[in-house]
Amino acid sequence: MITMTEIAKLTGVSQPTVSRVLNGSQNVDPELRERVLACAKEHDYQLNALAKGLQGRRTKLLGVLVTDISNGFFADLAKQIEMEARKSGYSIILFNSDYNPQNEREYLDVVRRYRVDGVLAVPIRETSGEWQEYVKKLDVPMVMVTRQARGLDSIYVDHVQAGAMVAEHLAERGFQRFLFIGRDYDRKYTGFRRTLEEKGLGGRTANVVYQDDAQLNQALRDWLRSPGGRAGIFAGNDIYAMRVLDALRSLGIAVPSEAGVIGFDDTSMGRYLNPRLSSVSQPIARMAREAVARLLDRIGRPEERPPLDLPLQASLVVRESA
Amino acid sequence: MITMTEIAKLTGVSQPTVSRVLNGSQNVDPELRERVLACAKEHDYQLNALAKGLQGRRTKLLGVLVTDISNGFFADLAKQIEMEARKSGYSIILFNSDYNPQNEREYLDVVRRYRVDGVLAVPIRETSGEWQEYVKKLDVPMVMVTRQARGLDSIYVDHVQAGAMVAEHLAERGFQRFLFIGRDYDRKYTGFRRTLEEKGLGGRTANVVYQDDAQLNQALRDWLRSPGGRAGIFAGNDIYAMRVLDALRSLGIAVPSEAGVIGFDDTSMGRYLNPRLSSVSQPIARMAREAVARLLDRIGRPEERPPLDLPLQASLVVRESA
DNA sequence: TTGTACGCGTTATCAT
DNA sequence: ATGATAACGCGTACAA
Repeated sequence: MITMTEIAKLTGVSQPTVSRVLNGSQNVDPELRERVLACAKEHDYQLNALAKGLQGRRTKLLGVLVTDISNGFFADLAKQIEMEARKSGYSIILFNSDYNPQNEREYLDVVRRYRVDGVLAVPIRETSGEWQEYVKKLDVPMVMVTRQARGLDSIYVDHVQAGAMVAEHLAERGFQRFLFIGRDYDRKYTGFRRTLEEKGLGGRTANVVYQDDAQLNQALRDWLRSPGGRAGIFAGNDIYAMRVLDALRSLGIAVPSEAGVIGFDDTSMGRYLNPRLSSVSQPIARMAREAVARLLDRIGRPEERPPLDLPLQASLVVRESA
Repeated sequence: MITMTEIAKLTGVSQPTVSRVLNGSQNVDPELRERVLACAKEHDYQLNALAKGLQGRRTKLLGVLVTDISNGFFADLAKQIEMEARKSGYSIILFNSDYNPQNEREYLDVVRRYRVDGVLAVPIRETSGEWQEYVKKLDVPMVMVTRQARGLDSIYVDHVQAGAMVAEHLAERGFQRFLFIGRDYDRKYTGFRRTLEEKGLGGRTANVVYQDDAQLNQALRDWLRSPGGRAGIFAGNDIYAMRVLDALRSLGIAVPSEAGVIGFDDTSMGRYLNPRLSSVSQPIARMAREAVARLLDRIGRPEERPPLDLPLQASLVVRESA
């Protein structure tokens, strides 16, 4: 690939002059400009971004770290982020932690090696103090998306509130016992459980951790077998929700008359499922926009500033499943 | 971020010695090694990959260009590629063309600016001679995934054959008229239509281009209203298939007794749909593996070699929908 | 307006 | 075994 120096030789000018022309400086003889541009075009000159990044201050690279890109929600998020970043001339280095903290650490090292200007991250365990300590030492601007981490820029939907909202809805619709599919430290479960406890239904709520379909099936069967009335099930994400719907179907349990299901993320497929999935919708595009804006702002003005905590409203999209 | 030169100063050795230690050269005094490593660890040294890339011959960066990362199939593909590349120490710069050829061109420029070692691409219109010309001028190793482009390394499933397979299946199951959801230049349609024509059913097959749900609904309604017996519908991808299933449900048409549906990509959600979606499965992991292997091979041995044309077998996963 | 000189952080080559 | 030194391609300061 041709370089400025080579163009300089070919056109008989100095390399800095080529640089000036290519960067649109006005103080250049029109004739030289012409020659240089023609040569650059002919050889399809492309700036060496590594050289620029090495000597200059910006690489125009952003790291994006997600837990699972094959999850439609994160795929969508990544897409929006990419679109948004592109508007400012940024490119994306994508990483997938696969919910493995070791991968996460490695990636954060890689990202720094490439001297990315900043990172947008969906951390695995954002609440751990360890994570916050680690991030702060990184001295790379970093914004959490979809997750709240105290002391760090965070743009997210309030999972606690979302969980509470789901609990309200299920209780209101007459469900009598409640199940959350996911880990007990999930903030959604916190809000879900708390709200149900306030209603005196704490004893009737539990959670099941998803491992695989067979285990989910078994756990659901056991839980449903015990008496207790209509079951309101809140799934930690739409994928779990879809699997729960499937399990219920194979158990011969009618939805929503015998059991209701509410998902999380409002993945696009939700509206095509049978029954159509009720789900908590997150404003993906808005989160991406805000997060990129904040990150670019941090990059542009590196002064110390208090962390941004921007909780956004999730909304419950009620369809057929609950 | 600390550099080799700084470590050199702190430990009182020369910068090349630091380089040797950090790169694991054996010809280093154990005592110096110790000091250097300790210092590097203390300051959390991270190699400057830009400097290395600038000077050396490898950036350890791969470009990945897909048409739509929010499509579960491509998201999955990207994930597999990333996992595979990581095994060889490569990181991924992700691009989304969004089916816009202009984006595609821009991205290929960006990719070259960052001096990626190679590119894995799902081109928008791989058949156009323009594309092939362009790629050849790029002088960046490039492998097509999921698409066949003559004269370029291509790893893909044979869409013509896949379409034929679907036609066979639908005809065998007693469907009497046939619809393809997608563009008429889609190779799947080519194989689908050809096979049906061979069976004397050419007059009973048509295609509908998906634009939006309302239009799909209308088109389906019109097509189904005309007489002709059981309808076998082949959707260009699982997303379309899901929408078709939904449309059929709202039209009150029973699946698969009145109409059958077969998707494409065998997205993970397929097995949870109601009815479970029959779909053509592509060996994603295998494609990712082969493609990355081929690309790394090209990178490692840049000599001219004839292009690789590797068609893989798609398989029909028969579930409930057809 | 244009050119010379230098530095960014690394690897590689050559002495020592 | 270790240290000078050059080179990669760019932007920038300074000189002309």
